[in-house]
Amino acid sequence: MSRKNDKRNRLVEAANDLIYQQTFNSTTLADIATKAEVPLGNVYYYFKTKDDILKAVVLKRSAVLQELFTTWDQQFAQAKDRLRAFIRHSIESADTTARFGCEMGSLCQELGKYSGELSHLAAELMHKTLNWVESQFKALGKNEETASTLAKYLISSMQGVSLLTLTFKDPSLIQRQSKNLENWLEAA
Amino acid sequence: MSRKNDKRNRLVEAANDLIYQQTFNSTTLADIATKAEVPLGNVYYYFKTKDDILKAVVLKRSAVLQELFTTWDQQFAQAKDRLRAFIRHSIESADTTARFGCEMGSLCQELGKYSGELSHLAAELMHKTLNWVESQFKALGKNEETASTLAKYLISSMQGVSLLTLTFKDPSLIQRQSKNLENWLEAA
DNA sequence: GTCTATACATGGATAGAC
DNA sequence: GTCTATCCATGTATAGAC
Repeated sequence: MSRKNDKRNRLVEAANDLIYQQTFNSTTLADIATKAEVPLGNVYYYFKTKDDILKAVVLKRSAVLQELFTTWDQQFAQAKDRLRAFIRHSIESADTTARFGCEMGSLCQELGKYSGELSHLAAELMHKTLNWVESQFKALGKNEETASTLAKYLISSMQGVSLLTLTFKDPSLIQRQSKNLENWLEAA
Repeated sequence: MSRKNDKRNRLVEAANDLIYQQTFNSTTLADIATKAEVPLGNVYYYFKTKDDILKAVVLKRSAVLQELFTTWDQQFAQAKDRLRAFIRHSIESADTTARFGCEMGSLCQELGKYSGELSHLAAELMHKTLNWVESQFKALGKNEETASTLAKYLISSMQGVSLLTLTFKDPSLIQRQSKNLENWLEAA
């Protein structure tokens, strides 16, 4: 990988973290450049605008998500085990969720208020996630409509608890809920 | 009410709407002043800082919430009917939720990432809501712990669906979920 | 490809006339 | 109490030397 891509990657990585920890709107190009150890003016060689950085960040997140899903698909033969891995994954990030919220959820919340192109960006991440969960429920023998309903239920449950976790700075909320969702999954 | 309070109220009202529709961070004092039809410089006679406006907005929202709860407490003798009113209330705002998210939820999401005093501001609104719902479950004969669990479940469900509603710009998500929650409430 | 210097707009906040 | 003018910091983006 060329040095050029290395710098670009550092910028995307830094932007990803800062956007998560602060919100996109309040993250400045100076913040990103500093964290990536790239001079401010040089940022514009890699990205025409701040929005372009956001797009790159979302693309990156989408790829990370895809990788995660693919891993679980390969690692577990049973759809229930995959969904369990998905639920347990949220436990691992309980502490950071208590500090900054859900990475995907908070971006959807922020960009959802925008009008225009950026508005749909984060929605694609949510859509991807929803689709994967839905396909797992279909693999469990649920019909199209039921699978869709269950997927929305699971995702919205996790998103709701993530918000409470952030609001009250209490990671145990996610931990307890995950247990409940695992039981719910067993019965579903 | 004096003319002074009238102007102040207009500012708080305008700030409330704009903070909801845009986020606190991206709402400027000029925005607020314009919407309230108050000259920019005059804003500082009523509020020392932008943060102070936010505090006033949260206080106002807290009062509105209190009024809502008091109304339901008086209007319905049965706790189940009160909770039903609470659930149905979210249906009424489904369309605006699809555009801007949940008023309380989006503020909690944004301020939750802050450090310092502002971080706890929105949490108080959530806390107030949680407490009221919890007390209704207690009135239904649930013990302290069960009531707390059920309250968190109800609130987080609604918050999660609000986020999906915003993300996919689909008010019907709230409508369907509300039906489900009413059924759940019947069985609880 | 890289980086410094800087243009230009915006936003929070203040001074001070009325 | 009210409002205009303005200060000053910050933020996005560009020009142009290296």
